[in-house]
Amino acid sequence: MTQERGTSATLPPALHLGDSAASEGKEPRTARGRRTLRAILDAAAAEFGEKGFHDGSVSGITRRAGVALGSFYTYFDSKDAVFRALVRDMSDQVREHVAPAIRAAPEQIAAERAGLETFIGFVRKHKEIYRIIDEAEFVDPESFRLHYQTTAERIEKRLKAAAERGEVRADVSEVHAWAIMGMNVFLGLRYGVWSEDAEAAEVADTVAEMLARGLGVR
Amino acid sequence: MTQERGTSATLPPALHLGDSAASEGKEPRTARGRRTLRAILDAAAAEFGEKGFHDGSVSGITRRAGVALGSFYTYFDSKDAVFRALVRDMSDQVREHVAPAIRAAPEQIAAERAGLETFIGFVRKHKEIYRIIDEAEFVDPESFRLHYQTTAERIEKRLKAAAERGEVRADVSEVHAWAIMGMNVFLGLRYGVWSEDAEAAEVADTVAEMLARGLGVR
DNA sequence: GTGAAACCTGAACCGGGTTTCAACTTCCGG
DNA sequence: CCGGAAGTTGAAACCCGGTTCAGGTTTCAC
Repeated sequence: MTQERGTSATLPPALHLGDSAASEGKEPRTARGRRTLRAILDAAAAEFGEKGFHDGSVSGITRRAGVALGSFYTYFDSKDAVFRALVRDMSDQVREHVAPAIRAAPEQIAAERAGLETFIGFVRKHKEIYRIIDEAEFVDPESFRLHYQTTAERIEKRLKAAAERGEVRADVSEVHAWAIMGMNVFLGLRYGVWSEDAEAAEVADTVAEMLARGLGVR
Repeated sequence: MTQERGTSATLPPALHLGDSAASEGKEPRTARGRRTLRAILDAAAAEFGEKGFHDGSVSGITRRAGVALGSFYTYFDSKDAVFRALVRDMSDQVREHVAPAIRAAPEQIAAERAGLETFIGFVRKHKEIYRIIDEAEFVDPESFRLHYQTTAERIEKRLKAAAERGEVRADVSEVHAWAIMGMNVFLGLRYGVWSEDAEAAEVADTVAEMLARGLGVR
């Protein structure tokens, strides 16, 4: 079963999805099944990342995966279902990839700086992430909302904890959290996806400098 | 020709599109034709704003507009074509609506503050703007890119002019421009579209306070 | 080994939406 | 008032891709 390649340049590294990514009651029960599911998921990320949800097709996915059309429905209830699985996974992956860098930072401004730098790096390796998460606004609004809602909540929570420790001004709020998230998303789009004409570190430095003054304890 | 109403609550105020919004060579030549084109455009904004590009249908548009299916093709070459016209128009409308508030401000931080407040207000009156511009990423990538590219350039330009005047730090850059744009877009989504549980003025104040320190001359 | 469960296959079915078109109506300048 | 241009109509042609399913193959526990 040779991996069909499509446009190999856009094939993302293997995803971290477990068997649970399949639709309920359709989890694979043998090694062979797990291999096929994995192939379908990777192919789906590539297909949707390249063409978007609507222009991407189930037959395109199975062609890339090198399996028959029907096999797709062995693991997923519908085209929507794979997409949902993909969105949730990408969302988790970003968090899991960025979290360690944030945790390792000595104080909060450094943490935000590290978060942004790591995020841009991640985006450069997974450019399909924007097409997939952004299109969730239309295909799977729940997941879309959940993704940004929880991301903002996490930011707010860590800002407030930092305020307790006196690392940032005491009045940090939800507005600051959404502002930071917005900056990061757009800087990721500009310097991660659209062009890599600036060092992620320099972009992060610039923002950190601004935040240090803007959020500092005065 | 009674205006069919669809879900009247979601009908946006009339757009500012001229005859040029029609596909090339299909501009209306009489008052009657201009009326029909206008009805189709308003209906399209409502249809796409409510259902998105793919779930929205040409027949849904003509039904809302109260005209026959075929009339649509008197003015547009395709479903894509109306959508493109709509994206460009929304993009222009935002700029035209926000620009005066920015120009009227006495100095740059106040200008950014006014821009955000006005933007949130605009979004609250045109919630369909996010669905339409965001979906352009997939339907009409050129326009999508152009919209954010030029918006960022405008911000950068006015920041640099302000730096000349000594109103903000001298080293303002493209990164700052994209950061501001990102904040604004996400704060618009959170406090304009998703919920109106905070005063636009207060959100703008919070951001302006942060920018005053973050971008101030020290 | 062996048999049942898991898995794979792809042609065909099917529904829905875009676009076309030929006949008809309205408008408007001269 | 007339004639031709502009505009309108909606049934139907056309296209496309999601989903199904009955029959064949592979796997694996015993």
